[in-house]
Amino acid sequence: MVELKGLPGFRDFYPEELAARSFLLGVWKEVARRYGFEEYDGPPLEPLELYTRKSGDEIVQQLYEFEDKGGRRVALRPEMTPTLARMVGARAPALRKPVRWFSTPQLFRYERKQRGRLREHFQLNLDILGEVDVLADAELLAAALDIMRATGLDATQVRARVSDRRVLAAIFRHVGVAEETLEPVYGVVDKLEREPRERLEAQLKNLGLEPQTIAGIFEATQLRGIEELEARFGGVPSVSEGIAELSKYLEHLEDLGVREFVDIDLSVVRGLAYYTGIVFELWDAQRKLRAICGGGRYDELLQLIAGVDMPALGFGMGDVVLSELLRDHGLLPKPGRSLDCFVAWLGADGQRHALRATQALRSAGLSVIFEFRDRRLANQLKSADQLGARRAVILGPKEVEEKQARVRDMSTGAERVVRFDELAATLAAELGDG
RNA sequence: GUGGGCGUAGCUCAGUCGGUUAGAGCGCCAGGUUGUGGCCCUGGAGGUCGCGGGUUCAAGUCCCGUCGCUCACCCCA
Repeated sequence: MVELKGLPGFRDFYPEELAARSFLLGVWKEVARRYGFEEYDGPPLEPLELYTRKSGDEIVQQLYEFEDKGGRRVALRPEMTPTLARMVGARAPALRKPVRWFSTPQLFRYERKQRGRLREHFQLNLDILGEVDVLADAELLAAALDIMRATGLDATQVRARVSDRRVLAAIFRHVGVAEETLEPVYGVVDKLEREPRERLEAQLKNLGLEPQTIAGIFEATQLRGIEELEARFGGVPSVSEGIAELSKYLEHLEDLGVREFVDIDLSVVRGLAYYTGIVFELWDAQRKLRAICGGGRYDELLQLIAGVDMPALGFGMGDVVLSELLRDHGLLPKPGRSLDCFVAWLGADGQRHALRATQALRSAGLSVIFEFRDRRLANQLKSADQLGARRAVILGPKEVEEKQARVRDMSTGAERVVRFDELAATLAAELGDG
């Protein structure tokens, strides 16, 4: 018989792994709540066109895409933003602006799996729609960084790299890049860290750029911090405008208490074509992993998807890379289960009393497991220990005779007896949440 | 799609020059005298050595093929 495995790039979540995932999704939802975002969701399966319209047909090879029984071309969602754009677009006039929504969809992509990149993942999407002020950009990044903090990561472990497509565009135009060449240049800049400079220079040359233009591009992308940017390009009017906004942005981040995480880094452009303004990525400080999170402003996407003119910005944060980083830093919750009571029993009458005690304790809201088999008390207590029980309730011939249960505190070993008719109320008061 | 690495117990792995009944640790189950967990000791269950073929008196070990996993590239949430 052939062993039946799961599909490549799809995960089985054993309890310990699901605990880590739940922890992470819990942090996401908690911080989103603190920032006043509302949760929404959409269908996991969408018309293929929702994705091809924005990105062109070549994206199809990266999609889980097929024809359904009704002959429709459909795809498992690879990202949430188009669905969000459609949903918001459809009710745009009625929604109070700015819209602050978040979702934690499971997303799918058809591509070979590798470290930090599977065919399926969960991703927090947090978006603000209907606000042009750079305050919204700062609010968005602050939320992403507060999530880092809430998981226990600090500014020595995670960095936010911030760039601005308008500033980059202004600089690139200034050094001689033609309007229609901007996108391909972004594509080259995006590879800055992954490929040798000579290869990138060759690629830029192939785009028909002059040597001094190429030099200018490299110079710009090596700038770090607002001061360097100001010193080098502050004199260019179209650039200084963007610098002023970036300065405001950083000031807001200072006031929102997350400035220590943030670096200006013009080599960040983001892969997706729809970004229009400030963009950012979150990275582990050592840059050993992939980006933890990426996002920015996409003011024209709603026009494209929904025919609605509405500025927007948002980010996506996946569970895979972030989980790896948290594991590296020992920040995932410790494995192990917890249980309020384990009911142990001995003797012929013990079993029925154990069931009755269990039922009473469960009715009182406690989590309870009782022993299935008639076996030595030592092994029953060992089970209680393994199950993380806070109390063991022991029902043997003596206890049954006296109508009193023996209650053992599993952390201290202290024992006492409690009358059967008071057992549930007593333990519920002791162990219940409250 | 391209290239590298790796396939031995549930997990992490050892296995010498090819040699007889394939091992360890962890985990699991049980025992260590009558009803008391964590530590310790002992025992047990659990393996088609990924699969197929070849060489050989003899293959986990060498050769060929194949499948799978993995990392990287491409691309990118």
